[in-house]
Formats: sequence, structure tokens, C-alpha cells
Amino acid sequence: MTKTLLERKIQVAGERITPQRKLIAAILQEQGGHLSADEIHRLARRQNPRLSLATVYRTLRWLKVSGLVRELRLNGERHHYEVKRDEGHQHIVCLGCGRVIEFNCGHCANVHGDLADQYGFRITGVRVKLVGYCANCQARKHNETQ
Amino acid sequence: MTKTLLERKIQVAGERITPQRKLIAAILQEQGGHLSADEIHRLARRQNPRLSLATVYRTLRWLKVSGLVRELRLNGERHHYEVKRDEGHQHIVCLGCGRVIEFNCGHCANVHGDLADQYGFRITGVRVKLVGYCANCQARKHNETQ
DNA sequence: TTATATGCAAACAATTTGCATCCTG
DNA sequence: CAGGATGCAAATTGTTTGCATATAA
Repeated sequence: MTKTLLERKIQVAGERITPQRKLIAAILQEQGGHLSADEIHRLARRQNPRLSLATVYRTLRWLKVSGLVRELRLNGERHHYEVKRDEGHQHIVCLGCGRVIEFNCGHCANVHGDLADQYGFRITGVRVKLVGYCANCQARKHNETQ
Repeated sequence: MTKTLLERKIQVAGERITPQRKLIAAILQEQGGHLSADEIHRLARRQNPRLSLATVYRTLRWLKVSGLVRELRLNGERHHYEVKRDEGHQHIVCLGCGRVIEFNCGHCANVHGDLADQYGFRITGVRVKLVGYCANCQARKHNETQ
């Protein structure tokens, strides 16, 4: 039985547990996906209409610095946030519809090692982002061009 | 003898060639590196002090949509721009000093193929970003912790 | 009780845009 | 000469911050 995001956070640092933080953590955890601050805010407001966007950002930073949440720049201008789980999963972003899917990159581990030696770098993170068009969008594009 | 960025751009679309565009293209090409709009602006002003940041952004977009320049988000908030050359070169960013070095990712081509089949995606781009600490910064960090 | 978290509004930084003017083709 | 390009300033967008108030521990 895996711990909730919040339980892990509490474990890490004995900080205050507020309804707002509970709510945001729950949303991140349940939705799983790659939510923007704004999307989280919209969802959270359904349960607490007074919750401010500032609090969303503050909570995300709080979760981020403690290493429980990852901040990604998948497309466009805004950040997206996801609960950290397995390392090594990466993202494919559809340029047509914005959909993001995850995949596991078997090759990434290799890249790690190759470079450490070559440049004397100590690698702490690998981000692989593929962009392209999903099956749907390929079809749609094809039709539009007719 | 390879063509200048601007010559390629003219070839692509018969658009207007202005001193500002010439200057910005030259800077991108000569500096090679990963310049932010602001850095380009600063450099360009040494030769044309009236050149506006807005024009830098407009020119970068113009070069980007024609596929001659790549827009990257390497670290922090701002975009960085580089002239497109070989596909397949990727970036390592030092979290200590911000230095960016490039490397060629032999594994990337494989990733391409693997996924096309698996998800029906047509992959158009692969971005691999490694973050970590360069040799210098590892040393420095070590000293500070003493 | 008391420090920490929140909400709100204002501040910021990066980027974009409206518009009058300029200049390339 | 005409329409696209520029400069400037104002607008937008995403994110952060200051401060008075509310609240978890």
C-alpha cells in the first residue's frame, strides 16, 4: 500500500498540513497526468472556491523543492507538474492536440554513463522529450489537406 | 562553402531583407551558441543601438517558423535560440554554472524507431536534455561543503 | 499562543501586439 | 509607391511577492 503524496511530504519535513495543501496534493496524485498550475487551480476550486492561484504555486514549489513533484516544460509557455515516481519515464508530446503520453526509455540509462566519463559531468537528470503527431492528428491533418 | 543563415532564408521565402534581420542572423550564426533574445539584443545593439527587442523577437519567430532556428528551453525562464544544423546533437546543462555543452546522442535514433510503431506516433523531433554538474562545479561544491 | 500559511492585489519578467512611421523591393 | 518591417509603448501571460489576516500545531 503506497503512501500518499502528503504522507511522504510530512515524513520529509514536519511542516504544516493545511486543507489547501491536502487538496492540491490529492489532485496531483489522483489526476496523475501533467497538470499546469492553472489546471490544478481550476480543479481545486471546485472543492474550495476561495483557494488562490498563489497558494497553488507556493504549494507546488514546496512539493518541488522536497523532490516529490517534478516540474516540466512540455510545450507552450506554462509549466506542468507531475508526481515523481519511477525515474526513467519520458514524454511524447503531440504537436497537434497537445496530448502527452509517457514511455520508458531503455536507452536513457546508457546515455548517462557514456557522458559521465566523456565530459566529467555528474549527471543528475535526463529529460527526453519527443514531439510529433499522434495517430489521430496524422489522420486529421491528412483530411484537412485534401 | 556553406550558405549563410540569411541566404538560406531568402531561398526559402522571398521575404524582405533588412539590416536588422541581417544583423540578427549574423549574430546567431557567428556566436553559434545558445543565445537568449536578450543576449542577441545586447550584442546587436553594439552595431545598431536603435534596434528594438521586439524586432529581435519578431525575427527569431520568423527564422523559427521557417525552420532555420531552434527554440530551446534549457534552464530558467527564458528561451534560447540556436541555428539548426545537424539533427541529433543534444544538450547537457550544468546546474551550477549554467554552462551548456553539446553532445551527439547515438541512442536517439533508436528511440525514434521504437516508438513510432509502438504508439502510432510520427516523431518529428527528439530533445534530450541532461542536467548535472560539470567538473568545475563538482570541485567547487566540494570545497564549499568543507 | 505563535509562527506559518493564506488570500488578495500589486509587482515582475519574458514575450507579444497596436499603431504611426519608415524603407525594401 | 505600396505593403511589409521597425520602434516604441502599452498589453498579455505566467509566476512571484508584500502584507494584513487567519489558522494549524
